[in-house]
Parts: sequence; C-alpha cells; structure tokens
Amino acid sequence: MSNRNQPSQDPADGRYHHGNLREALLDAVGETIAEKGVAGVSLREAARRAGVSHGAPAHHFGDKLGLLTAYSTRGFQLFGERMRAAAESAAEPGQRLNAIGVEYLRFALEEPAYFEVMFRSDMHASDDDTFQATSKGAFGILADVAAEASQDDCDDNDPLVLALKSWALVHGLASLWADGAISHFWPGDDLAELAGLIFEDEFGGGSD
Amino acid sequence: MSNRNQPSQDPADGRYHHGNLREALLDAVGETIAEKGVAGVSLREAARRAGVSHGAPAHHFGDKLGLLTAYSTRGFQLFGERMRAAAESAAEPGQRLNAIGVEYLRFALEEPAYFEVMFRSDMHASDDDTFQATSKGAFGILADVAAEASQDDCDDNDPLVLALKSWALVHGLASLWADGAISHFWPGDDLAELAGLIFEDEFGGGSD
DNA sequence: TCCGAGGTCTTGACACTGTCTAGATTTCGT
DNA sequence: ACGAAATCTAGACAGTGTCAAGACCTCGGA
Repeated sequence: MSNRNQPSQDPADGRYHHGNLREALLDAVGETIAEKGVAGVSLREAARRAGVSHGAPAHHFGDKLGLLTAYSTRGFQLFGERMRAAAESAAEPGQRLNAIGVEYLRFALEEPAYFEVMFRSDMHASDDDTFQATSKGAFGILADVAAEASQDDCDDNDPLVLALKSWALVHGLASLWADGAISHFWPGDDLAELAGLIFEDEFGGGSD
Repeated sequence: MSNRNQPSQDPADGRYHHGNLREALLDAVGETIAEKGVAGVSLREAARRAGVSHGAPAHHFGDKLGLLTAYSTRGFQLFGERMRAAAESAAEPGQRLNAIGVEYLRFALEEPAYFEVMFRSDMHASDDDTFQATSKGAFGILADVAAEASQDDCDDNDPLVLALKSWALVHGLASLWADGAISHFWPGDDLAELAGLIFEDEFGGGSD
C-alpha cells in the first residue's frame, strides 16, 4: 500500500528513494501516449519523466510488457469504477444498459490513452493475474447489466448472447471511431450523436 | 509493375537486384507477425528474411511506418476482394448482409496478421493516399450492402445508421474475440457459433 | 554498340532502446 | 542497532530506426 503523505508527482530532490515511483511511472506512460502515441512509450522515457535512472522501472515492472500490463490494469480499474457508477446512477433498471453503453463510449473518448492499450492483446501479458482479475471484474459489470436488461426487454433469447452482442456493438463503435474509419462515411464529428441514433434503434432508449 | 516470371520468394542468389523486393518484404512482415506478433516487426528483420541488407527496405517504404502502411494497404486490398466476393456469392440480396458479416469474421480469424494491423491507427500513416483509397474502397462495399439491406428489412431508419451499426457489431465481435476478452465469459472456442447466435437475433438469417 | 541517368541495393555510422549485471543506498523488521 | 530486503544507480551489450555515401545494375537514347 505504502500510503505516504507526499505528493504522487516526482520529487526530483536528491532523495535516493523516489517514494512513489510505481505510480509516477504509470503516469509517465499516460503522458507519453498522449504526446507521442503508444509507439513512443519506452522504459527509458518513463524513467526520464519520473526523474530516475533508466534501470529503475525494471525493478517494479520487470520489463516493458510488464509496464504496459500495469498501465492496462490501471485502465481497467478506472474503467470498472466508471461502469459501476454509470449502472448505479441510472434512474431505473431498464435504463442501465443504455447508461453503460454511453459511459463506455465516453470512456473511450475521454481516456484514449487507456483505451488504446487496454484492448490490445500485444500490449499486456494476458497471463498476469492482477490484469486478468481486474479486466474480468470490469467486464463482469457489463455482462451483469446486459443480462439483466435482456431478461426484461426481450423474448427468450440467451441473456449471455445478448450481453455479448451489446458489448460488441459498443466496443466496435468505439474502436472504429477511434481508428478514424467511420469518419470516411459519417459526416459528423460527434460520436454521442451517432451513438444515440444507433442505440435508439437497438435499445429503444435515448441517450442524454 | 515489374511482372517478371521468377518466383516472388527471395532468390538469394548472388544477384544484386532482388527483382521483387517490395512484395518479398511485405511477405516477411506477415511471417514475422505470425511468428512473433506485431511487436516483432522490424525493418531489419524484414530485410533479413528477404535476404537483403538492412538498409534496403528504406528505399521502398521510406521508414518503418511506411512498411506497415503498405502492409495494411495490402490487407485492405485482400479484405475488399473477399467482401466483394461474399456479397456477390449470396444467393439473394436479402442474404448479402449476413454473408458479409460472416466473411468479415472469417477474415479476422484467417488473416489475424492483416487484421491486427489494419485497424490500428498507429500502425499506418493515415495521410497515405493509397492507403486511404484502398481502405475506403473496402469499407464502401460494407456500407453499400448494409444500406441496401436496411431498405429491404426495416422501418424508416436511416440506412447509413444501420450500416454503421452492423459494421460496429461485427467489428466489435471480431476485435473482442481476437483480444481474448470474450473468452472470459463465453465458454466455446468457436466464433462462428457465437456469431450465428448473435446474427440470428440481429439479421434473422443463420450462418453456414 | 556505348554510355550516362536513374533506380536499386550495400555499407558504415549514430543515437536510441530493452535487458542484464554488479553494486550503492535506503528502509524495515527484529 | 544490525542484518536483510527493497529500492535505485551505473555500466555494458545486442538490437533497432534512420541517415549519408557509395557501389551496382538496368534501361533508353546516341
């Protein structure tokens, strides 16, 4: 835990121990992705931004894949919290699925750095236990809400199938939008508008 | 064009000019992705596999991003051909959308190397003219078929919205499956089976 | 036939990266 | 207070992208 009461930014004093290097390195990854894209991420760059020597990251993350895995895990942590909050904030259970779908897209737009790494199999060691547990926990919220919604709304289809369908729809929309592929055909620059039209057809509920 | 009648594999004779280096390098990229993932792709590795010196690729592709852009373009070329063939092979127009959806997934499964690069914005220079034209051409087939299908099947919704919805659904399913995220919740290992269940609900047609 | 221009490829160099090692410094439990 | 463990530094090495200079080949025009 190491909950010290010093700021999580890099101290850059003469201190030998950084105090919060692990988090500072993960912050540095986010900064680097925002500035230079995921191709610009490197152990040495993260160390540089955190004000430590080039070998320091290896102690906390082992290798580059470990650093990215930890960054993905932190992304899924935040992602899960936002999904849970969206589900709970929905006025009535029937609107939970729609609320989650909107929040999913919002996350993809507001946290592109996380989103870009989280769903890329070569950006994380999929056998990492913490990563698996965290990502599965976040996905579980989606599955629960979607399964619940499918029991209310629809006929006797498998709730799991409908959950995966909703998930695929939202994820595909977010991915294609992020990649810029949709921009060839959809004139607007507002993903929420397009999502509203698509979800209206799918879930029958409007977006905010 | 340079259509010589020598095999497109690397000759590795004492010849100074390779004869078909450009294509051989793109083949090498595919091999590398298949063996070591996209992280293992490098200009020098491609040169090594093609039997040329490490500086040779730069002449054809400029830099690493150029090599990957060309590889993506070749992927979209093949992708477009398969989409067109699938649309034309459909018995009746009403089944075209389903045929394209199935072929989309099949492509993602059978050509993971292409698929992994094609939809990754940091893997290609999006301002490349050939890439833009080729990808837009392939996407256009999807849009046409989906728009056509929406006029037949559904109510007065915007055909473009329904086209994008179908695209997002299929692409999201392929991406999540490729990333391994779905495997946490779906017990089977057959994407076609899951796709059949999802599409049955969506398009009303079964898959083969 | 020759010959020069341009396309193709090689070679060498440089800065940068991931990773390994050994060791210095600090923190922590006892 | 002391030893063990955690944390970080410093150096080294192979591999990489990219650039510049030059060698080699091909082809069209004289």
